Amino acid sequence: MSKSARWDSKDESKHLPIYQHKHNLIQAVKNSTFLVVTGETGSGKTTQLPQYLHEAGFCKKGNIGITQPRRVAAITVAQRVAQEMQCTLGREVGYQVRFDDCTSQDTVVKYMTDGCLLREILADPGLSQYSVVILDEVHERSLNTDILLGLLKKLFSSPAKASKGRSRPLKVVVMSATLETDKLSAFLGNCPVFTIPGRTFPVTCMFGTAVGPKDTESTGYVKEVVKMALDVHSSEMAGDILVFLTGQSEIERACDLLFEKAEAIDYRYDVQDQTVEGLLILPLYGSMPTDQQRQIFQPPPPGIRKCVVATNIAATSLTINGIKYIIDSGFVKQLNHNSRVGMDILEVVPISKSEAQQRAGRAGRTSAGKCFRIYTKEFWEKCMPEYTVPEIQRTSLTAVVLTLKCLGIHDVIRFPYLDSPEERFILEALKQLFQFDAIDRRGRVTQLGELMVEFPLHPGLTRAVLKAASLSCQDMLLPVAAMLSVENIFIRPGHPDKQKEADKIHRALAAKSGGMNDFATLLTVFQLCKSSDRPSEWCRQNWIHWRALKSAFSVETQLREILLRLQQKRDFPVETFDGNKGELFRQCLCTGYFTNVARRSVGKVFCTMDGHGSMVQIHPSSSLFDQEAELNWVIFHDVLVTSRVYIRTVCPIRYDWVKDLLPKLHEVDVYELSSVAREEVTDEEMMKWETREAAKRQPEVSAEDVMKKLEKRNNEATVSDARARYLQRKQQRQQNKAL
DNA sequence: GAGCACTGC
Repeated sequence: MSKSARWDSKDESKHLPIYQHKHNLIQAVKNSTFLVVTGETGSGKTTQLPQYLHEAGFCKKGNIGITQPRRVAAITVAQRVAQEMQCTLGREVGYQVRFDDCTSQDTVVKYMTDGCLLREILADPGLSQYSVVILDEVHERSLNTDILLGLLKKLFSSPAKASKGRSRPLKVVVMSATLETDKLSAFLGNCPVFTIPGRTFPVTCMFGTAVGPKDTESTGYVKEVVKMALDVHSSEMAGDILVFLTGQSEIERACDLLFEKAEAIDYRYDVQDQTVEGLLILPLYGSMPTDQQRQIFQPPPPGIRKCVVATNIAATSLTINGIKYIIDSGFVKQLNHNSRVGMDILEVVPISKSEAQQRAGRAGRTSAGKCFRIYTKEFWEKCMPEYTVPEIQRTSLTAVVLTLKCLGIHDVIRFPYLDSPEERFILEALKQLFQFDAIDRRGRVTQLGELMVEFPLHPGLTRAVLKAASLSCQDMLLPVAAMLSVENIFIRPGHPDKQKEADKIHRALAAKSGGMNDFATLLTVFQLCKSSDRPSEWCRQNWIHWRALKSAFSVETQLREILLRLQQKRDFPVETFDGNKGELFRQCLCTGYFTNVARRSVGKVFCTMDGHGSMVQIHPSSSLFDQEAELNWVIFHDVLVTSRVYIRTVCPIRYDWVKDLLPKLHEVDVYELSSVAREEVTDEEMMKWETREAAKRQPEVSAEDVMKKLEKRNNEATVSDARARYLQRKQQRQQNKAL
């Protein structure tokens, strides 16, 4: 890099809005333990503040750590700052994300993902190597950032811990867009708030007429969005369009419609001397091939207007330059955990007002823009919440609770959450951890739990991996665990002919592994691809996502390394297996999935044994779909609620294998666990409880009892709401089609 | 008889 180029980037940073506040900012950090910094995008806070603190000498006795919710952000910001500080990336300025550690002994300014810092805390709860920790993008309320906030707050509630092993107290800076800053400040002991003006252009927002308060489940918005895009194209000045929809199929349908309609337009509109001739239509969603995604960022040919039709991926993860017009459907697809039925349900819901503003803001990055909302003002007022429900309140907390417990936080209910999750979410997590033997009856982490927390996996999957390792058959389970923790690897194309072809090939792959076990199919795919000479070509031929499989390979390697490290410790469990060797794989799976057992009830319907007694069916993508014979007991990886309640990734088991485990699902008294969580039980009370528990187990709850109890129940009522909404949407879609 | 948004360790 030339000297002048260096000088330019340094000089440029002086024009950022944050520059004139440099001195005051440094003072503010010096003067208080916690500081909230707010500023809209473009203020320069993410790149400049760490540099100011570095200049002010904060790195002399510790490092500066900055967290980001996303990998790409951590990497690109670190690159930019290394450039501005005129050093090689990985020396003074570095970054650390999963699978990619670009730091060294010299690193003093470290960008990382929030998940990485959480892992570091597990090894060093006092964060002794840091002098300043900066949490960035806190307004996004990612699960890990929320946990970090609570942990840092708690660290200072016992000053001894906070100053342990350090000569100078830790400073914490929390950076957020200008939302809810009062709440953040109050949470952190009424700490000072520092506001930096942003540098964005005004965006004019307009409401539409298509979606009103009664249309919260409507999908008529696809047609409306298309109409709006064409309106913009024919009547607005030059500038690209970004459309927000909820998913792949919707996007493809919208693009098809746009193609049809756009062809009918007589190009040559003169809009204030700007000739708009054509429209370039580009879909954008996460599972799209990366090279296809790249096209989105190329500027359109002269005289052509670009119209990107995207999922929420374009709201935060990707920034497209040149966007001047936003068309907002007002909906998003969101995964919500339902603790009442113990399932995750993916559903289409209205976005929050803050999310709508975020979407609109995407039009004002380079010049003034316009945002067309297809919903009415009334919909905005009545149907859209102020803020998006934070992830911590709509996700399964099993892994998080185990992490907290391993950090010595036993009272997970009264942990300082910025927004507390519902108590039943926490109770459900405690119950599951108890069932996996990760915690004991008093809520203390067991030896097994200490091992489990090391794995970046769902605890059940970890449990199965550890069981396999103790029986020396980890080679079967590690690939499966990896395959289940990456995105879906099977491609199912939209065209009916190709769909048939893909299905046929996938069935053949299942047959190669015995044809009766979806977990085994995953193992087979993993092995076949890995041993192939040209793995990417193999994937293309077999309708497998190469990108997904590649990440499964790296996950498997990482899991293997973690396991090896743990096995070198002394107390790693070793067991012997005296059953049928051919059943070893499935029995290991049962150890992790006995919470996901279902028994055939009537015909195709199975009944879950998890205490909810949900009625489920095997998903048609499973190799067990339509297999009638000898299939009375199954375990499954997950549940999908659409037209029916489906279980996916299924494996037949023998009742004998789970017979002794099933009662464990029902002997836990969650309310007792909750008192344990609160640490309100004295030893005396505990004794009483243990006796009572012992009495309860006498006569022991048998698996048969559990079955009888569950046979009587029917969950139709509990999942019917989600299902009814789905059917309603489907009906509406068909009506729209007919029109 | 099939409807998976987006992150992260």
